[in-house]
Amino acid sequence: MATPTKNILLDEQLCFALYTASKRFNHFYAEALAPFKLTYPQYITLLALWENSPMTVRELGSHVNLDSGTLTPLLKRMQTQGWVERNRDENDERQVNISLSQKAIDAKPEIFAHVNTCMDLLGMDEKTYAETRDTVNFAGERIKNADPKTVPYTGDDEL
Amino acid sequence: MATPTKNILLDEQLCFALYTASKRFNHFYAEALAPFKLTYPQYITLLALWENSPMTVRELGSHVNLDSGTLTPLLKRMQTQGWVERNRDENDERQVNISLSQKAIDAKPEIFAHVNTCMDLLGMDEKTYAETRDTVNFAGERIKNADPKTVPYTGDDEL
DNA sequence: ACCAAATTAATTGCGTACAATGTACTAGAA
DNA sequence: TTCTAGTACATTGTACGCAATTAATTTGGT
Repeated sequence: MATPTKNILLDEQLCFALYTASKRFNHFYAEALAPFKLTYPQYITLLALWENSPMTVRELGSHVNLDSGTLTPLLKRMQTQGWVERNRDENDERQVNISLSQKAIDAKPEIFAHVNTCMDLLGMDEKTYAETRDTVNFAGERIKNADPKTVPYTGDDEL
Repeated sequence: MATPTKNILLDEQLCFALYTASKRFNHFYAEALAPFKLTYPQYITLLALWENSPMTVRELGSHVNLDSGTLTPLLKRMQTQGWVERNRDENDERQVNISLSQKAIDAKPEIFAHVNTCMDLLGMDEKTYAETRDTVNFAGERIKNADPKTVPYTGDDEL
């Protein structure tokens, strides 16, 4: 008996909500960071480095969830613009150490102040902000541990 | 007197939570849709068309929140793979009407069934899923209405 | 009807994302 | 030591995402 499959409506999908919200935040940060000529992925790279510098490309990638294929060209652009320095590790030449430039160290307070001012535009109180973030992180954890490859597709699912 | 600026930690940022969760969902769907050779943006394009076909590129873009620069090449790829048809509007030749192919119409039940099965892996009950989605949409609305360009950057914010 | 302004797609260029592959290097086993 | 995995990063190829520009077309004022 062919059970009718549950309908899927675009505007009801959690994935679409995340996809859309993420793009809007990206656009928001693009404007907030424009005075510094930083993109959003570059900004989170700096956030990671401001917390811990230097780091290898691998360590950095584990913090910002990006692989070398993305980070290498991104870091080269940031190097060109004077935000970071890239140096081969002397003991293990497979590794490249990424460190903050003086410019990045100096700019931190200005960037934090401007971003914080922009964030005030959201009009979200601390509690709502934190709850939203935790809710999103919870969903992110769930999805991380789900692997659709374990779901067999026979070519005639329920048909 | 220089008030110390509030610190910004990567793992406490809502934007980073959304950014990460969105990428994980993207990866999840990439695997779930692999049997159909569909990417996530292509899938949401189909979702929009299954609800309403045909649509012009502009109408479609307003549903999936993508502009022609993204949609035009995406739709051309989907046309090549036989998912959609593209036809100049006869009355207004500026517009291109996008319609579902028979293949897309036929595949809908299979795709819905497989995606729904994959979604079960998340182990989120209906209520949690809906609440998470609404929370994300609320944040997305907030960010949509915030414009950092209205925040002057003098180059010496609080310095 | 005529022409300037507005509209709509397509095109272009840059910057991510990420899988797959390649290369250089390290370290442990025989 | 030499062979073999394994590791770390770079490179390649495909696909977005979006701003800016261009081209074609329509529309609105005269």
